[in-house]
Amino acid sequence: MNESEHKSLDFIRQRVSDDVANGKNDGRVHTRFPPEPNGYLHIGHAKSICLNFGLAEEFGGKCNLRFDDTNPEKEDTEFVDSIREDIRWLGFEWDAEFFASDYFEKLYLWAIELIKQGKAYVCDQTVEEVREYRGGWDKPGKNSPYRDRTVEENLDLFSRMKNGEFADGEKTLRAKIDMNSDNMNLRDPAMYRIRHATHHRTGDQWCIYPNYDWAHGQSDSIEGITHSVCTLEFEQHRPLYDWYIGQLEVHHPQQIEFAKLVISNTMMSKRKLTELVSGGFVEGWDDPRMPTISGFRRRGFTPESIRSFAKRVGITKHNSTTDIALLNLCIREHLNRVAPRVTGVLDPLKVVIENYPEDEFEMRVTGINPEDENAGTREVPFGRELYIERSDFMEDAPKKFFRLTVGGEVRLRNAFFLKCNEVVKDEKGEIVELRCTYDPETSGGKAPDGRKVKGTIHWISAKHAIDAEVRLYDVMFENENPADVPDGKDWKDLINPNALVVMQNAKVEPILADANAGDSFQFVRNGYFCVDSKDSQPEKLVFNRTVTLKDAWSKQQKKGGKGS
RNA sequence: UGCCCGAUGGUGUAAUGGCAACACAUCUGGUUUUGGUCCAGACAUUCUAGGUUCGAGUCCUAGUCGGGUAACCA
Repeated sequence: MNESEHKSLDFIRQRVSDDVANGKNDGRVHTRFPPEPNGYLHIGHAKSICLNFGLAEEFGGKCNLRFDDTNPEKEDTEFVDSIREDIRWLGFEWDAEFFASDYFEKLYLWAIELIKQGKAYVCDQTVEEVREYRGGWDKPGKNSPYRDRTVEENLDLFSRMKNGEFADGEKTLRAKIDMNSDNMNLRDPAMYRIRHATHHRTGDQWCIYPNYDWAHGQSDSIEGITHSVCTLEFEQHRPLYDWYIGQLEVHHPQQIEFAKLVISNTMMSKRKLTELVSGGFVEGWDDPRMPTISGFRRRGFTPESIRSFAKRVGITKHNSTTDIALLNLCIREHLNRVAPRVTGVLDPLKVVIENYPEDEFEMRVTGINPEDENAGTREVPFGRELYIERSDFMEDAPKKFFRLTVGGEVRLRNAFFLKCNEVVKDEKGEIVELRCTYDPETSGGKAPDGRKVKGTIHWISAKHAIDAEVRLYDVMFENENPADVPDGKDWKDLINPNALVVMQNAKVEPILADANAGDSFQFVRNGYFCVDSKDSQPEKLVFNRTVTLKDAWSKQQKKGGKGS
């Protein structure tokens, strides 16, 4: 349309834009998202999803969902279902859904065509022999002794492979390319291997399965994909991708590679995530500590926040590590706009207001969200006995501590000024109660005599509060780069033991009894929390902390050490 | 040891041969009944050496550093 003005495009969008402008593929744009259903999607996949579906949206094209299910031993329908759910949750809908296994027959026929052209052969070498014959970076390869079998013999053998006459590993079908290529992928790569395994869709129909390289490009081609976007590690596969399609003389999609997402303090390797799940280090793929889409969902992240994150990290060809602070910014930014404010006291400390009448209560009116004028108000009960946050009181407070101290005064949010007179301790010396007085003249939060308080703390009526379990989550790895494992350590030793801290005795506002699974709230001054979608029950509420608020106080404390 | 790819503030990106910019992070200050939000400000950048050009972060050459790569995984 208005090609004159230059928008800031990443290199892939630039390329697609050029192709459209040049009328390549008749100006069509068709992408695909091709996960292998062998695990749950993680936030790295979200980047790819946003790219592929985003490209289709932005260029008026289409995007397919294709399950790359060519390895029956690892794949399962459970993963297929979760992948569909996660993509939809992110807010995308695919134009068509396919499985690589839909193309097994077509691929088989194409393989025969290649055999007939003398471009593929059945090889009897073992894995070890293949490795030895392939040579190395410094060594040229040697041709397999089976490389020169006749077309007839190859046809016969391949058909017998398909018919199940051979055991696993006994034979492969290989492309006849170049055993001296600088690119190892071109040293007669395997196209088919024998696996007597039950496939999640095709059952026992096949015992030969196409390898990734043989399946992927042709699947793209069949679907009319124009731009086949994948991650950097497939860069050296592109010549093979192009070679197969070139031999077959079919529609030729363009493979383009980009750098995968790496986030600090986060483990993204699918293999290791699988290990965390199977080893019981987490409760499942959707454990809120996991960087999976389902984990983030259960943790309280919104699709908007993840899409915003994907947009901000950008698309390039060089490896980089995104600070997890950016992800946190994205979710805070969204929740700040939409999350209703409520009170949740994580670690309650009882306050008795000695000059407030017993058994008497009043309703205080408070806003639901200062960022949203239309959010309305709610009422909360105030009375003689309250709970405040234990960390909002200190006996020996540093100068900069703006909260409650003995003899000091703070504001109870949306209520009155409160002064602490006395600390009650148990026999172990632990503080169990604060005896306080309030100033009835400060109902509006301001003192008629003009005196000021520095701090405002949250509180909840002891009688009305309801019990809740609150799960506090933190980064799963304290090291910025959990892939960088010190000598003598296992990567699992690096798991942050405080990635989950459970607060069993939290108190929350009665209004939360009506909250639905997954609902998000801001617990004022504490952070954003959501109702856990699995464990929360009406009689036993469970909340997950999605993310803390930015906290200048704790930051300052950490910096200044324990002193003063 | 080959081959492929890459390199811009602390971090992530932009600048399409023409004044190096945006965001995050960090730090100041202001506003605030959330130590939140919001507002104002500060800090800080083109890997090196040559070359082409009136002009280079951008193009060329070489080097340095980083990543990938030798499954019958994807």
